[in-house]
Amino acid sequence: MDTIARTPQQIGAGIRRYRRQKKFTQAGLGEKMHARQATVSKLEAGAPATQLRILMDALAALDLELVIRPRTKSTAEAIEDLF
Amino acid sequence: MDTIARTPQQIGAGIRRYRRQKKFTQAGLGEKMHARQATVSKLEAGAPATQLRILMDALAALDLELVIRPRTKSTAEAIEDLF
DNA sequence: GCGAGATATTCGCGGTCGCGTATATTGACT
DNA sequence: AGTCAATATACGCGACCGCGAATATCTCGC
Repeated sequence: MDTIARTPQQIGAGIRRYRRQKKFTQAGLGEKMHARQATVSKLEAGAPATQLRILMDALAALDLELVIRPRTKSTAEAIEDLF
Repeated sequence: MDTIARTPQQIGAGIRRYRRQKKFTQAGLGEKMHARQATVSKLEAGAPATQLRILMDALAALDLELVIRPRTKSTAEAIEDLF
């Protein structure tokens, strides 16, 4: 299932979901992407000042990619994504 | 056309494309997202230490959204993206 | 309810962000 | 060529990154 993200929190949640799917631990993912477990934790928590490099490294380590596209759903529907 | 991004540079290029499509200037976009023109410039250039907040603000200002999904193409093909 | 693994959080450090402000440099158009 | 808008780059500043290393807290299965 693809993940739509409009906030850093949603990005973090998506990363976490895919990581667990692949049965990785934060420490394990951290090793793959040359970052610390603490850094992965902050990324998944949606820290808004996380650096782009960290995100892209995580995506690469999980074999994911990003798609940028015009917003599809209404603002109302987007609220559901929070749950 | 949706934009696939695996590097900060590709993200920046995507942002730039959508910004121009909407006939925005860097300064104009900056005002919408409460950032300076110089910051938008660095984002579009693909500075890897750009903060996630900046990216999401830009996407929101351009009415775009992010999708996280498994990589579609082969790893071999991904190498070409570097050039 | 224990214990072990996973995750969250802290300290000091060097680095770089984005900010305000200001100035190059580039690009498009006449 | 000349002009002006658009973009790129620079300086000092305060803030916060990710780092190493370590610790605290949470979450399971048993």
